[in-house]
Amino acid sequence: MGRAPCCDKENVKKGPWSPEEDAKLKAYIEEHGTGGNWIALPQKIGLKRCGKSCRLRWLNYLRPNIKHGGFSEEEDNIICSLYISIGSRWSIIAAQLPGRTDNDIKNYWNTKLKKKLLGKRKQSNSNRLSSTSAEGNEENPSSHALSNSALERLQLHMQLQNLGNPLSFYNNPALWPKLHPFHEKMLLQSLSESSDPLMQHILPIPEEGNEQKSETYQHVTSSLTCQQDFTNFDNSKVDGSENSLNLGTSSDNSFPSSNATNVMDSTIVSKPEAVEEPVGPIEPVSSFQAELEDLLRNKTSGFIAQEDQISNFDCFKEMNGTKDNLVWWSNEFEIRSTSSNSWNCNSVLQSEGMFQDYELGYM
DNA sequence: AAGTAATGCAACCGCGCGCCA
DNA sequence: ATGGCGCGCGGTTGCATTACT
Repeated sequence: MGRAPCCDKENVKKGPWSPEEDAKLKAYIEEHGTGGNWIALPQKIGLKRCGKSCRLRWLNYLRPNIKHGGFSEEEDNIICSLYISIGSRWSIIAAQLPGRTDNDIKNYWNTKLKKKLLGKRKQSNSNRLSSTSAEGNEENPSSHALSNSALERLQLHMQLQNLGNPLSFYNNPALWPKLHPFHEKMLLQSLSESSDPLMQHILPIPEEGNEQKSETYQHVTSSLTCQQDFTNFDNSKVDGSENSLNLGTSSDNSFPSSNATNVMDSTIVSKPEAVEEPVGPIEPVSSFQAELEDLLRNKTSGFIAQEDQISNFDCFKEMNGTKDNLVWWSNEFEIRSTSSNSWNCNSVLQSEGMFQDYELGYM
């Protein structure tokens, strides 16, 4: 049984593309588009390639305005921040870096950026981390549930914080990387979807009716509720289908496909419709989580942003960045508001409310 | 100069999702 | 409601290049 192959593997060429093949594919797509069918496309052109291979070649190499290599510090910062917040969702990250492909970013992260950030940590924190992780693996079965990506992000947090206690990062919103409201929504989405207990309870969830909600909680939730009631948007969504949140792809930037996914539309409009009953705050499912929640609530009430701590965010230090980088999100967002390059007009319009909340909360 | 290891990158693979008949 | 199909994604592989011994 099993899935039928997408093409005739026997009669399909593999490996590097020749200039002739590139020229054929590029010329055809530029003139006719894909016709909405990658599988049929190679036959039309007379290429002995799999449709998926054609698609990949076009998206990652042939389409206009592709940039290769030479990642700037600003791009490093974006990749770093987004990876921390949403993990290895390269297409989403790529969507925020015009001209970059998910594949390119993925390679860049795996080969350079990760080593750049984590390598240093391994030197300075190896003792602490190895001891804690080793203990965790042996004594705490739940630690096995932490994906490599989650662990990596956790390590990154610690590296960026230069702190031994990973929870301390989450305790202090001042230390959190500044995120575009959309990315924060993604973060919340990730947390609610994640099976990792730690990830599910990173955000401080205030008690019902408690006016002293943490700034971060207010900030994030206000972003979520400004368009739709996102309190509808959690447990019933946690169905293991991580990709059900279709946020568009790197190909949306310039690809002339008619069915390019609208980044915000699919998030805000389509998904909540599937949920009918409002669902309350996530309940703590373990003493650890309750303890963490309590800790977060206490520590974050009366919280005052501390610029010094922000400036100590080693992610930006290490990249020779400045606090100016932290403002990037807002600036970039405004820039994007004037172009539909990777955020289409509808997305921007729908996001404006969130951005206002973002500014009120953080700027 | 030759052999080997490390690195970078393009391409492939398999899976999940959404669309549509 | 359901099954087939194509698309898009993230992970992995393989090869070429570079660095090192």
